[in-house]
Amino acid sequence: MSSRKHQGQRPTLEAVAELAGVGRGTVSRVVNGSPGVSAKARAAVETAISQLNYIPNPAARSLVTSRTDCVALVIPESESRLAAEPYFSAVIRGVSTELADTEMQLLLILVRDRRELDRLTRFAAARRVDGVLLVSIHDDDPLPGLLEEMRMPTVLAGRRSPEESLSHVHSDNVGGAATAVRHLIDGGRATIATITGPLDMDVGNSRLRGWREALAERGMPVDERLVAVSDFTEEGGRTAMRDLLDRVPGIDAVFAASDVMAVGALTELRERGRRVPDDVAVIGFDDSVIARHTTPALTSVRQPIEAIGRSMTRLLLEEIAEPTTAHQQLVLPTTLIVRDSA
Amino acid sequence: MSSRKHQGQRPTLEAVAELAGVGRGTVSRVVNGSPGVSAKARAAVETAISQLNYIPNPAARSLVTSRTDCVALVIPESESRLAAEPYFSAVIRGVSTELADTEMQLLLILVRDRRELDRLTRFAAARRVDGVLLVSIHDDDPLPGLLEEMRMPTVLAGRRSPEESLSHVHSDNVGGAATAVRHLIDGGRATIATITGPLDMDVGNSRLRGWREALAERGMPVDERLVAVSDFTEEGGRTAMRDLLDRVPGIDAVFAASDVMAVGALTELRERGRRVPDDVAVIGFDDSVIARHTTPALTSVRQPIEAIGRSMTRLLLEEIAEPTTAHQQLVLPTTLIVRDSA
DNA sequence: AGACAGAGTGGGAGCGCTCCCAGTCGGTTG
DNA sequence: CAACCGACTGGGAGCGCTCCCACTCTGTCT
Repeated sequence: MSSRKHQGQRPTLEAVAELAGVGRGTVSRVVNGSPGVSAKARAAVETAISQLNYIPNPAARSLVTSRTDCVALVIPESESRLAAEPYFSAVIRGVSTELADTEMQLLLILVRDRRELDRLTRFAAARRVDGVLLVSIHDDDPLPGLLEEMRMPTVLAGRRSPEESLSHVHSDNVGGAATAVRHLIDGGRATIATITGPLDMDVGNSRLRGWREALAERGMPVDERLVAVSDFTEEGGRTAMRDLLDRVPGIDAVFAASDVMAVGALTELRERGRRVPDDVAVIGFDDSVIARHTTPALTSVRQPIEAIGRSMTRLLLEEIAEPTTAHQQLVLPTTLIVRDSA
Repeated sequence: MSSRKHQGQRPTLEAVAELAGVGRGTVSRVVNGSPGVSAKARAAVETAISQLNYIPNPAARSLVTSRTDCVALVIPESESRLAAEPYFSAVIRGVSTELADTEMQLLLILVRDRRELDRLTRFAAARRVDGVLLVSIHDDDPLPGLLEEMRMPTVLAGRRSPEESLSHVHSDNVGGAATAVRHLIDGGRATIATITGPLDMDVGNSRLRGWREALAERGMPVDERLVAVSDFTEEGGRTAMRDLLDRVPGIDAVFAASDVMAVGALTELRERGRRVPDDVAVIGFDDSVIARHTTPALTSVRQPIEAIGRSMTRLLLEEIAEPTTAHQQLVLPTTLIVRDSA
């Protein structure tokens, strides 16, 4: 009855049990920290484990528990935004930090086209992860609904609409935008334009709403010609600025819904010979690295992106552990970082 | 003998076999595209599969094949460089692109401290991935050796030393640096300093060597006081520039081994009232987004980072498929992008 | 003294797949 | 006409684990 294991192989539970002189069940209990193991048995098993350098086979475990100990972070990158935006890096850092205390691993999934979307769908249907984090949500995004249908624990950064049914985390976009606009008003600006993000995204809408609310609150007229809808890209920001200036030459301030777009606006203003902040004040959103390096340095609304990543992960882990918990929502505060552009 | 499967469950191979009226083996052969299945049987199986919406259970498959269909991208981020550097984003994009045609998934692992290193080691020992991509290699990094020992297919971005034994991909750091320095010489610069990366990294050394070689090649003296060793951070670049200027006030050009450090240098130069490029020319390395947004716009050596990610992945996939293949090495070309700073 | 908890334990069953080996069944061949 | 061959097929065995049930001990209570 002695062992005749292939020596090249990794040791199995069985091998540990044999060496420790106990049964498989006991080893399993020790490995998983289950109660009901005598101190003596536990010690014997632990010795055997470290002696054999035993590491459980995750596939075997996964087969029976149907857990994978993996979560996916899904980034739709159709607009090649991963290139320019430190946003995603920051989220990744946050997620990874929160996961570090766990045995969970992070799967990164970039979804750029239809094909990759299908791939992700199959992937989720195969239950290759225990949960999914979704960033950069568009209103008509099919993914959240799909995941909800297959009962996959999911947390969104942002939301499809103000009455989002899934758990989600986002920063106070309305408040942040309003603060920026108020700062412009307080600086004596009278004609404050805004360059928005895509309006099929809640963050685009909310930041626009912040602009509206701040103006209304101070009794300033809300002229729709001062709204240029854009797309979070530098080129888009520049084009928007151009349109704005053509439409209303007297503009003396712009609130852009992202730093990247603000940079585009800055370029256009320079080209037209408008001085910043003397002629036109500019405020961005995100407080990304780039904000410190523009000329003049960009005033911007900081949102705690890394914290968003951490919070999302925390919510997701809770939801995985306790799938019955009601969906939660978290709003994180923003801060206005004043530099030279406004 | 009819089926009495729990209806909430996902369908299994067995269920498909039953519905198609064939054996498990045949279904397995169809799913895996093995030859030796009659057209009739294949059709029946395919119908059954789409009817039941069957998706193979990866854990079960993994248990018997001991493949995981996952590769890990490991990023040591001790210096919090992920924050500032689009480098990592670009690598991720490249890797992801190359993986898109495969059924392989990407696991992202940030290693920031000792604890996370241990976690990664356990992870690799548990064979939770089929292969590993490693970026930002330091000479004394224990990880490559560890992975080599456990026979884990591995590809490095960069190398531990010029006689690296593992497969690796890197750009022509020596050549790129030399080109930059030659450009400075051609521009009439006489006292050309350099701000290096960490010298325990091959990329740091190689770029420094490029500086040396270009000077030597043009018969210019190589003054060691013109070398400031730094660390790829903005603050480090600034400090290095300060030291350089204190040591040799007559400097009229600097080659920085990364854009981020070049930005730091630019800041210091501005502070000291040295005009760029009039008094001092500056060239960076990487051609990252930031280079276009500094004032003046930064001349920089572009390296094809996304292509590096793609190449690494290609090599890794080959090595996974054919573990016996000799380790390969790939060097990718660089290009000097001339802007306003030199 | 006998009955009975309760703690601790061993090991069977089974997760869903792949691998492989014996078949089966037509169609050739000598 | 028998022997044989190749193409195709079914299903047993087994991957390494967890789950759970039955069992063995102690010690305790009546």
